[in-house]
Amino acid sequence: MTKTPQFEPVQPIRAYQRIVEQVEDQLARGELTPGQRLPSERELVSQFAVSRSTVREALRVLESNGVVRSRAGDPNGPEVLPFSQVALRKQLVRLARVDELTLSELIGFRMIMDGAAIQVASRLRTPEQLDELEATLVAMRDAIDVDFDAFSQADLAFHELIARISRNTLIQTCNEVVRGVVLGLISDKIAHAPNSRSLMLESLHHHAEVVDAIRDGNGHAAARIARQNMYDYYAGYVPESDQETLQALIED
Amino acid sequence: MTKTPQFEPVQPIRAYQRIVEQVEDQLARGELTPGQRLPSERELVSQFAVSRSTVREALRVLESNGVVRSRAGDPNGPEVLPFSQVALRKQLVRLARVDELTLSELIGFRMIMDGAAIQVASRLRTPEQLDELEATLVAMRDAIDVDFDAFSQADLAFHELIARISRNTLIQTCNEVVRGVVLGLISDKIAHAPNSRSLMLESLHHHAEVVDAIRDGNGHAAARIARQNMYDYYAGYVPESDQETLQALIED
DNA sequence: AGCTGTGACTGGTCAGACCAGTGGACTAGG
DNA sequence: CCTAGTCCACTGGTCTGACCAGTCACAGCT
Repeated sequence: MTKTPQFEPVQPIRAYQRIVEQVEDQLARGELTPGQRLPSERELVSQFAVSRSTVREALRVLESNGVVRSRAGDPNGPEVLPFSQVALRKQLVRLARVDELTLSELIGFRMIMDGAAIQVASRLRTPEQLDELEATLVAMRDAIDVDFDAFSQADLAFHELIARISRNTLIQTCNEVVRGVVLGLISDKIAHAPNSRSLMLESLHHHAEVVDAIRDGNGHAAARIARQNMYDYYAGYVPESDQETLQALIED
Repeated sequence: MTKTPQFEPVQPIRAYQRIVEQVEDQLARGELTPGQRLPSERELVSQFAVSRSTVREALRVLESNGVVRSRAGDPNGPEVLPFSQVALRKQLVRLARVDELTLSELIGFRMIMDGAAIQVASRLRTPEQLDELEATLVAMRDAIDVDFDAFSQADLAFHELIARISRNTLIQTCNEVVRGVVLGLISDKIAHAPNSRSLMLESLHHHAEVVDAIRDGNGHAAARIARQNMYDYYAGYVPESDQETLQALIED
């Protein structure tokens, strides 16, 4: 079976795209690191041998991707930014808004990631980290008396700590991003729920159970409790048809 | 406790940003749907009452976010694209490249996601989908005789099917992206490994075991085998110090 | 009817201009 | 000598107007 010669449709590469590529490549190779500055637009014009509008279009793309930031008048030129989750979150929010991504998918994702992180953390945690975990519990209890925002913040601290202990920043990042998206979708409903306080108390209780299981080194149980907790916390906001799918995630 | 008045730093909103917002808002409200066309750049110039360069910068941002696509000469104007995850994937790839994720983090992530997807899939799969899974196994076996690329492709098909059965496109997307990054990092080493063929055979064997467990509805076992498989497959490429962390992921 | 050539549009790029903002250098005051 | 204030060169943001190459719809030919 001989292959007939195959040609792919040739598509024009725009000048500004090649500029974007060059910058991103330098960034990937480490020749460009966060904090560094790009030459000024006019300087780039001569370096790339294109017009200023082309340079600017490239910069706009890079900027919208969170790679650089331009500030009017800054004599040092555009700044190369450290990676941030905002661009990632932006894309997730976009998908979620158009129902390409359902709330239950997001929550399911979190149940998995958070559970796994807790499971690993329970195996790798040091005694000091266990103390830290218990400190976050205290912070959560205190935050209940303030407002939902404060509680949410304390909850975030807890999960950040878990992720750090589990030594996997990818899990941590994904968790935070998805968490932000979920909260953005339903935080108003939660905050205005009549039983907001009891929900927070229950959540705190579950977190304490998780920490207990971690202390015992029972990662299996800790993860299960965490998933159950998250399910209880959010299940009311997802359609019934999806609840079954999420329940399948709880069990081990 | 009264709150002192808090002010946030005011940052200039660029003209092109407001254009982007307007377009995205119309899209979120459904007044603009995929397949529709935007007015031509010159028409947008008069509608937004800005210069063409400003309109173009806005279009470049929208284009890099996967919202629209401009084609030179198209009299119908820029096309509004259907929502896709390519932009999300782009950000994830960037995260993986920039954030200096270690290979073990990536693999750990995949062990978790793939295991979870398999677990859910074993609960939700229909008999027809089970047949499909077994078909992918046959395809994998056939691919072994071709080359590593073909096998890799068949493996991808397997995991894609799993993700579809588990009804969570977010898991699927993350899985694919991370898989791509991992393969990009070490595919050459695998392909040139002296025992490449035996590795593929072993991988196939493990996949078959997974399908067996799924058939029995034993999601727990299926997930464990999957994680074990992935660990065996990749463990040789991660530093010994990280292997322990990954091993912690295998157990339940 | 089917094909073809044409032309009025499109987007891609360029050149040059103006303005408001920034920050470092310079200067006046301690 | 050090600090506080001024200033200006340069920045990015935006505008105008121009040219080219690509695309598509349509008129006119076969």
